[in-house]
Amino acid sequence: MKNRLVADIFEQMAELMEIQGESGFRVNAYRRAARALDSLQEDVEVLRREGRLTDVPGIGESTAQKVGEFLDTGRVARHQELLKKVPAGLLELLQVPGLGPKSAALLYRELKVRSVDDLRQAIEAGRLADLPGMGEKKIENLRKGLEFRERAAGRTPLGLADAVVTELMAALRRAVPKVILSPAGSLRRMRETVGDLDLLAATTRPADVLQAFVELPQVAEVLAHGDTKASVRVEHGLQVDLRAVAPESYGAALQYFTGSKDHNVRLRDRAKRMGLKINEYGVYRGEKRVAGATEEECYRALGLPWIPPEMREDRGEIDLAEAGKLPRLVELGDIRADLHCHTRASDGDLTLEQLADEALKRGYRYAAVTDHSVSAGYAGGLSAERLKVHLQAVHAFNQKQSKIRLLAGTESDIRTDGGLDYPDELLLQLDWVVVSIHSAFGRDPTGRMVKALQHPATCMLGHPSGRLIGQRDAYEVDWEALFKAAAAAGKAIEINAHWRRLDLDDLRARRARDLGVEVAICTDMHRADEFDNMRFGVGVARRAWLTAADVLNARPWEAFEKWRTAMRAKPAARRKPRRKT
DNA sequence: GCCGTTTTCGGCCCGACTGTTTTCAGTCG
Repeated sequence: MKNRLVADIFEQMAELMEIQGESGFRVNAYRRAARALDSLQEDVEVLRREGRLTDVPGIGESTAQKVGEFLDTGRVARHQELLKKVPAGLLELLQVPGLGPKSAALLYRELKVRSVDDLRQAIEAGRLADLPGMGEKKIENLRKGLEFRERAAGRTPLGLADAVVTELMAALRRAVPKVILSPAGSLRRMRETVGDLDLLAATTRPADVLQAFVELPQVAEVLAHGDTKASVRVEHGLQVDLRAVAPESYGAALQYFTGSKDHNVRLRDRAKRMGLKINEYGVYRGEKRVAGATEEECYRALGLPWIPPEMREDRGEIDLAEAGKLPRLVELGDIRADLHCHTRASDGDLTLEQLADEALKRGYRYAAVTDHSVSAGYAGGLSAERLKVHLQAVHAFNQKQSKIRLLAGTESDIRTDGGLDYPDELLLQLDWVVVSIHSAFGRDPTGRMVKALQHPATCMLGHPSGRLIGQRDAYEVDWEALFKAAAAAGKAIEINAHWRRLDLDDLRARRARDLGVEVAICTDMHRADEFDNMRFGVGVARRAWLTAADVLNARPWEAFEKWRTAMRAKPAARRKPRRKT
């Protein structure tokens, strides 16, 4: 699929046009087109072939024509023209906090600054001071922005941001006991990475709360401190914004700062059509506030039920809400098992007993023991002989207690030929077989995963994209082919709940579900505390609009066991033939 | 450049904060 490629070009065109000083509305139109393409479920080439490009909201005649141009020639003439006028290095200047398109254009025009390096030199040589509107503090801010950019390149993974926000909220509550606090922004929407952290406080004494906030020991630097808002940088370089609002505006503010921006733009538009105005202080009819204290009443004022934060991405949730068809999204409390767990037998920390205890603490009724296989030598993968012993130990454990059911399993490497790591008769003796790629990512991952899914012993595909957020990109996978193969074979695919993986991601999890694939949310835990990553996986599932019924390990043991037995018994010959793609 | 309960032209979300300004531009979310 070339959706992402075209989206990237449109996004870049928007930035280039912004530097050129083109109409903000046109710039926004390109941004919107880029987002539309990026979150499109269908292949842009198919849409184009069928003449349906302009059916996509945000794609009009002009952008559709440019999509076609890219698909035919691999480039977009207008994009090339823009690149000729604006050096590409200016685009990275926009990544420097505090530096926007106007300043980038000014720096280029007046000082011939074409890159981040040029900017650094210009600052050091004191050349910025000659520019209009460039005072001492602005220059100092740019210097700090450059430093930050070097230290923290980009966004923070959800799991790290979550830990920071939990600590900050606890500290602020100790300092100001009565304050009501909530995370907002992309963290509350459970996006896989977070740019800045947004915190919201409901209080009748905003000045006190903001003062206490900027004085927290975790704060490394205060970036801004006003009457209603303060921004700080904490140790790890992460920026945290705190907004303080009156209790009667708390719901409106929570809604407003949770976003997403696109969701809010749409709500605002809706409010306007209803003769209302919505901002961070409430929903207004004329001067009169008609809602604001809770999110529920704000949505209700707009004729909508409350929409879960994870759905607020302008992917059709408002229409769904209006029609009264919002799904009841899966919740952490619905999860009854973890189907991907490591023990001390390979590279985990826990014994079987400890694993069972930790699972019970989280309310689980069953769990799969899936230690690494032979090929994973680096992770203490089990030989066939050791696996047999391990299998006996799990069965023995089940015999002696009845509080939780452990499934004897493995996480088998998918070898380069698509084969699994143990003899078939041993694999078939296991209750639960997870298959995953751990090496040779470049060697036909799709073909290998499809073949592994078709193995009669296989139950679930683990971390199917192989990405490590912020560290390693996903391997090249033909997702449609993979999902269709999994659906045809009746096998499950994992949403790996570790915050470094979160893989399947939200859009792919939704697509998998739509194609009839069983989806399971598993932590791949190696230590006791990693069980708690489950909430991040549930966040992805909620972003994918999954209900409890869509999640394999949200089923009670009996229902799960029924599914598992049927799946294992399904003879290869009676499976639906896989469509060639 | 897109789009339509404002419908083929004329809007397009809106407020806070900072810094360099004396009334506002730029940036951010």
